[in-house]
Amino acid sequence: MLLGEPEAAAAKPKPGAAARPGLKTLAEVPHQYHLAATAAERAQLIRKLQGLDSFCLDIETTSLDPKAARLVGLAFSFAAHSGYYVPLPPAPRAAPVLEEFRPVLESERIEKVGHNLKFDLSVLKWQGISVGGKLFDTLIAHSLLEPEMRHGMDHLAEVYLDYTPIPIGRLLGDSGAARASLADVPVGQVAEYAAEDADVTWQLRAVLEPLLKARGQERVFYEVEAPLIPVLVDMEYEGIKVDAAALAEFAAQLAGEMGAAEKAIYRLAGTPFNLNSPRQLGQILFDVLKLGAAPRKTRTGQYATDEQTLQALAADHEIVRRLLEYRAAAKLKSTYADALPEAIWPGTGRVHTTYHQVMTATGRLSSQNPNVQNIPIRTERGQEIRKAFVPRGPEYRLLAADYSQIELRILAALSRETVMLEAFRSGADIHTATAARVFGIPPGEVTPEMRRKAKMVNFGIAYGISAFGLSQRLGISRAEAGTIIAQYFQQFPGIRRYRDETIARARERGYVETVTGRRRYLRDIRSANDTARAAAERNAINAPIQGSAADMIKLAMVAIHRELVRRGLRSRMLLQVHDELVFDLYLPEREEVRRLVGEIMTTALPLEVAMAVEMGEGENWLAAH
DNA sequence: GTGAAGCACT
DNA sequence: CTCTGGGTGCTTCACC
Repeated sequence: MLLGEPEAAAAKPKPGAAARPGLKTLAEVPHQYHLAATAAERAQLIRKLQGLDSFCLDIETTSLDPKAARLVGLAFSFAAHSGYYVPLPPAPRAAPVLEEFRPVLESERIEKVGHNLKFDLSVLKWQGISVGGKLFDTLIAHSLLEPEMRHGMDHLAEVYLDYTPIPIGRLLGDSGAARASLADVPVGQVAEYAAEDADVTWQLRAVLEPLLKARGQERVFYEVEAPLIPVLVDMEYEGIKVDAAALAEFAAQLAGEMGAAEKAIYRLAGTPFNLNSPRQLGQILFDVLKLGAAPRKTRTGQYATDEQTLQALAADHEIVRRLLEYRAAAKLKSTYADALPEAIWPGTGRVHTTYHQVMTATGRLSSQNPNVQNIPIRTERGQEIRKAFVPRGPEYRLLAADYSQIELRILAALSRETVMLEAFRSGADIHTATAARVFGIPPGEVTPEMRRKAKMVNFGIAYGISAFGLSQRLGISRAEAGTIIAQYFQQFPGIRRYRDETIARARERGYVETVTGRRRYLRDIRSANDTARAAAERNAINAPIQGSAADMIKLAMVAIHRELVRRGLRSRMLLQVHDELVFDLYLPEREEVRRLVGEIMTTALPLEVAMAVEMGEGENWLAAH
């Protein structure tokens, strides 16, 4: 069935239609959108799809959460200004219709094009369909091409196609609460909207593909980001088991401690107040109790009450010590002990995070709902949270595989700094070796204090350190910090050269890039504002290092996932925390999985420096370290 | 709903 | 003399 012919160009714009001049809409552009609602129409469409090397896929659902989403329909396009929409009946009658499309969706031969394919693939995965074939994602392509711009499909259509798609608001209404579900919109309207989205995405691909080539970003797109999509789909789908009972018990303990601290604080303050309000707290500490000599203020004029400020006062004032106790307990309780059990999906009893693949400036992943990349590890109490992440069953353990010194090794490789490369080659402790150089003594005479300083310098260098920053973190004078940094650059001349050359190149081109071609644009690199320019220069140094580390672990994830699937293993990759991968390890596969994870992580992105990986396993995430 | 402050991780 | 390490997400307060 052919959908509505183009309306007269003079037609009155409907509410929600774009009023932007010079941009075309569906009404003015000839198009052939088809509704495939009957079994015969679907069969004909599927025969067409079977004969293709590539098609665009766009699904319509009732929810933006793949776990909760019900499928409303499937849209396809494989030629500009042409598209198909397949409405799906409500469950359970949707299943047999979806089943008709399984062969084309799961086909490894047919490439799938889409905008934010991770969502479409996730929804289909929860419906039992594992989409196969190469992927071209226009959201990811554009994020790599123009990281600073917006990446919404409607926006891209306007910029690259001079076209305004039907806004979803026209179908669902604009206000948040009363917003309708796509399931309740007449099928004809959904069909036009969905077929248009698939059509637009198909057209966008044709525009973006040559741009990737022109900017030298084919490697990062085709080898890193596109193959990573189905890997993240599977990791999110797997989730991880969290011991809710243990967290509830810990939460109760924390509540007790918070109550005791609260009582003590009110007594010492002479009055109750809202402990969670930095403003009220600042007034009590600095106006009422007059602690400290010259209270620091934040840039909005409030008293600073951050941990560093409070630590400086803690030795002299019990109320401050109790406040720090309260803060630590409150953070653990609200952010982790209370929140994680609520994040457990009832259908699986597991926690399913969402990874964002290209949201960060450097190429790292981010994780949300819940964030599994900031689970505590540093403090003893925080470790209780990590203990609650457990293997899926009795025949399993958690396996954690960490890159050792990934950023420092990458810095050594990018800078070709011979002394540092040799230190890594020899297997020496890198911070001790650094301390020996910086302080001009044999490695055997390096004290723990000297090593601590060298370690902080090593971390700081990758971030574009300043003497002030180092002095703050080490609790030493600015002069001493300056001397250490000067010594460092003298002993590692390659790193100074790398820093200078990277900043110079960034100034010429306006961007820096990673080994695979991931770019970070630095608009302030030529700024006359010293502070802004200094920040851009730090980013110029850091972005290739942090970004290449992200490239490396993403490549490793793709290869590990491929190998787990190819070998039919039951172990599963679950989490990524920037330089660490966490697995449900099926114990009969123990040796095989440890070997392949270690081998792939160390070789995924060959550089002039060897990579080292540390592995541990245990009955929980803490024990796996 | 939005921005700030604070803090968890790497 | 001034500013002052990269990258995230979540919770809470305070205000719109």
